[in-house]
Amino acid sequence: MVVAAEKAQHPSLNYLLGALSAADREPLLAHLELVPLRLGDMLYEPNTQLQYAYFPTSAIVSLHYITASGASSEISGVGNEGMVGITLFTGGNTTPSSAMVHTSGYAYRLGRAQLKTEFNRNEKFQQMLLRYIQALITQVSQTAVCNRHHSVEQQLSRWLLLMLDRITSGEFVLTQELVANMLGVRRESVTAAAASLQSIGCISYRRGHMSVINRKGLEQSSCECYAVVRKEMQRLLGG
Amino acid sequence: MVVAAEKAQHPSLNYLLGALSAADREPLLAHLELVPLRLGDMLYEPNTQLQYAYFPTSAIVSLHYITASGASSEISGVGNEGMVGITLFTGGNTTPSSAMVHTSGYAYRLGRAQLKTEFNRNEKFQQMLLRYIQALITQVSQTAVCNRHHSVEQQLSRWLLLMLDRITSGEFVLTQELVANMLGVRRESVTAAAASLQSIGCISYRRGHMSVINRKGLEQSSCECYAVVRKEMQRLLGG
DNA sequence: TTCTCTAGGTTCGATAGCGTACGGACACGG
DNA sequence: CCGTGTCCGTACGCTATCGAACCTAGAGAA
Repeated sequence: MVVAAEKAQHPSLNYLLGALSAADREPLLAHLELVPLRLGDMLYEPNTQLQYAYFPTSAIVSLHYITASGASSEISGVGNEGMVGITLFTGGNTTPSSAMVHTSGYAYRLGRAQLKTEFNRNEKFQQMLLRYIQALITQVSQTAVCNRHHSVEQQLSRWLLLMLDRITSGEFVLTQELVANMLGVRRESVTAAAASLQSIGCISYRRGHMSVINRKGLEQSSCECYAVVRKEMQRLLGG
Repeated sequence: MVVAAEKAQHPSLNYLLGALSAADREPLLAHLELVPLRLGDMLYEPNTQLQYAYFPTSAIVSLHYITASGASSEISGVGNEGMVGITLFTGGNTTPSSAMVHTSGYAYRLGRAQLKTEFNRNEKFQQMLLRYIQALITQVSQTAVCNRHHSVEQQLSRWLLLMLDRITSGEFVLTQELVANMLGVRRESVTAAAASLQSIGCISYRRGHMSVINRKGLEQSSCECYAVVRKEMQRLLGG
């Protein structure tokens, strides 16, 4: 896959950075570094010290946990609405989870020290990061609820909708196997759910690709979890 | 159930408050108010403005979400290791979840305005709250993972162990119905799991009560999730 | 063009947990 | 002491999802 052109990138494409006034953003700019993120890149691994915070513009990252028996499941996704590396300012520095890029694209990264300095110095920046944490907690909570109570088809719908809000194109480059790892279910269950969603005209897919055709329909196939997360993100981050 | 004697309470029984030096805790004391919390009390409801943060000493609170169809499941528990009401300093003020007391006891509460003021003014206090947020995220994440991959018996074990870390006695006053609501499963599933745990000598129970007999055994019956959460709590909060 | 690899389709039996229903027993109040 | 309500035990069929195995076809490389 071809990542979006570098010249088209700008920090303000990320919500958290974009929400800052020019004056508040100014001191950050010198420290922000544009980096390409590619499918499969690990931004951090369990219990290892992170050196940078990442603010995605077009890339999408999955925060997930891998169980002792090797099963995985996504805890939250992070796209241009958020950041990867909250442990840098909460003070824990590491987490039991990992962060993997599952949609190639760009992100701005900020060194540990700069992040901490700005968090303490820049009131508006701190406010955005704290609000993002709350949005993140909502996402993780809703993942927990969804895992407990909703069907694979509902979960797939929710997941696709959340993805859709983070990209511009409307087509995803991903395999069903990847989606299965994100949801923490078997690949066959994803095949079945995707086939069902395709049969009712919500999505269409081919080898390694999925596109949303009928967004409204997908919202109806989804459980309430999507709406809850979306509403909270808009409320908290002003999206 | 009789709650612990009021005179035996002290703010330092709560980890977050206890971790502060006397000097750092001093400015808070005048604003902390000891309140009894009773089974069933709602500390907040979905999308309503919270007026106080609660720092439990002996009470235990459940942060949970109730789905559109009426099913519920716990997102995280909060006992003397944490606080209820993080939205007061993250800035969102409300959440889609609710907080219900499921073990009677005491908590210290702190008004909205005082919390915010202290968060901004008291560096050590801010640090503790931020670390607690990270511990909370770990708990919620692990709930999500556990809901996806582990059996009811494993989840019950995990839940009992987390409870055990928050109380002094070793016996819980709760019904299987309550536990079922916490885990988001049927009451019958809890009956079966509890019977199984009792048959292998890990717990014993009678109408409205449960006690842990063999803690080691319970840890073996549990999934890794308990250990992950416990380890992170100790690391982050210095328990 | 052909080869090869990887993604996706299909099937089978097994099983954990659900929904519903009902019966029994403990505990507290009158 | 008895009655009543709450809590727990048990049972039955049902469904979603799992686990494993095997097949087909698209897409890129040689």
